[in-house]
Amino acid sequence: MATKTSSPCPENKQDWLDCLKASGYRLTSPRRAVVETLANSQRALNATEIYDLAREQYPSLGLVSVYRTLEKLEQLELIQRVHHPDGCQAFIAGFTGHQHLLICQSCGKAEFFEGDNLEMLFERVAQESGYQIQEHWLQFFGFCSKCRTDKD
Amino acid sequence: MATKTSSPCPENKQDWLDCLKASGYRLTSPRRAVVETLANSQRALNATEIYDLAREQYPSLGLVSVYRTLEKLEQLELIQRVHHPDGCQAFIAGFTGHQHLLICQSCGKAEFFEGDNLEMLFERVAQESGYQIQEHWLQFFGFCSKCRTDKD
DNA sequence: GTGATTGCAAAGCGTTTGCACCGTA
DNA sequence: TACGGTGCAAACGCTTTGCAATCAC
Repeated sequence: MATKTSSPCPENKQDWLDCLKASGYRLTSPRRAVVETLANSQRALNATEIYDLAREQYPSLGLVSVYRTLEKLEQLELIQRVHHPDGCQAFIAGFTGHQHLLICQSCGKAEFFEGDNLEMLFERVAQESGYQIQEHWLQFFGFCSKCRTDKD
Repeated sequence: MATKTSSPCPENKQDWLDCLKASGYRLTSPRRAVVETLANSQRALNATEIYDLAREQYPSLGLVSVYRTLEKLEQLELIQRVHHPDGCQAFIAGFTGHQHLLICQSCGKAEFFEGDNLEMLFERVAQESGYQIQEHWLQFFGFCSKCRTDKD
C-alpha cells in the first residue's frame, strides 16, 4: 500500500544519451544540451524554456533543434508531456511503469507517485458505463513543502 | 460507493442561455448557435468543429465568435477544456461538483463519473510527498459499448 | 438610441518545413 | 567520406486583436 514518490534526477542524463545512441541517433552538442537541461530540471519545461536555459551553456543552439530533440526523446518515452491548466506544451523526464504526477502550483516542481489499487474504481466505472477502460491519467496539483513554508 | 456516470445532454442549452443572460451578456444568434452545438454533442469539440457544425444551421457565423463564446462559457464554468493525448483544444459541457471524465478512444464519446473516495490516496500522497494537495484530475480512456460491438 | 457584439482582415505566436552547410561516426 | 543533424528563414495553423458595421436591449 506504499505510495512512493520520486523526483526527476540528473542520473537520467547518461541513460538518455545511451538510449539515443542505441536507437541509431548521433550524439551531438545540441542534443546533449537539451538532454542535460531536462535531466537537471525538477519541473516540466516547454521548448522555449529549454532553449533559453540550454543556451546559457551552448549559445549557438537553435530552437528548431530543441523541438526535434524533444520529438525523439518523447518517441523513446524518455520524456513525457505534462498536461496543466496553464498549457500542455511542457515536458518532464518520464518514468517507466504506471506513475502519476504531483505538481506544485507555485514553483512547478513535479514528482511521480504510484497510485496503488485504483483497479477497484476501474472495474466499477467499467461496469456502470459499459466502457472497456484502456488507460488512465491521474494528476494532483498542490503546494510543495518548500512553497508552503515560504508562504508563511 | 455508487459510481454514477452521466452524459452531456441538450437540456443544458436553456440553462446556459439563462446563465449568459444573468451574467449580463446579450443573447445573440452566434452565441445560440455555439451553445446549441456544444449542448447537443456527446463528445468534446474544438473551435473549428463547432464552427463547421454550427454553420450548417447558421452559415454566417464567424470563427472569431466561436472563440469569444467559448471564452465566456469557460469563464462561467458551463464548459470545460478536455485534455487528451491528441490535443487539449476541445471543450465539453461541464458538470458541477467533482466529476471525472471517461473518453472513448474510438468515437470520442465522453461521460462523467463520480470517483468516490480518492481521499485515502490524497492523504497518503500528501504525507509522503509533503505536498498540500489542492486539486486533482482523473481521466479514463477506453472504448464505449457501441464501439466495442462495432469492432466485432 | 446606445453600446455590446459581430465578421472580416491582419497580426501574433508557437511549431514545422525547406534548404544549404556542418560535424559525427 | 557519407549522410544525419544543424541553424536560419520562411511557411504554417491556430488563436487573438483592431475596426467599422450591426443588432439586442
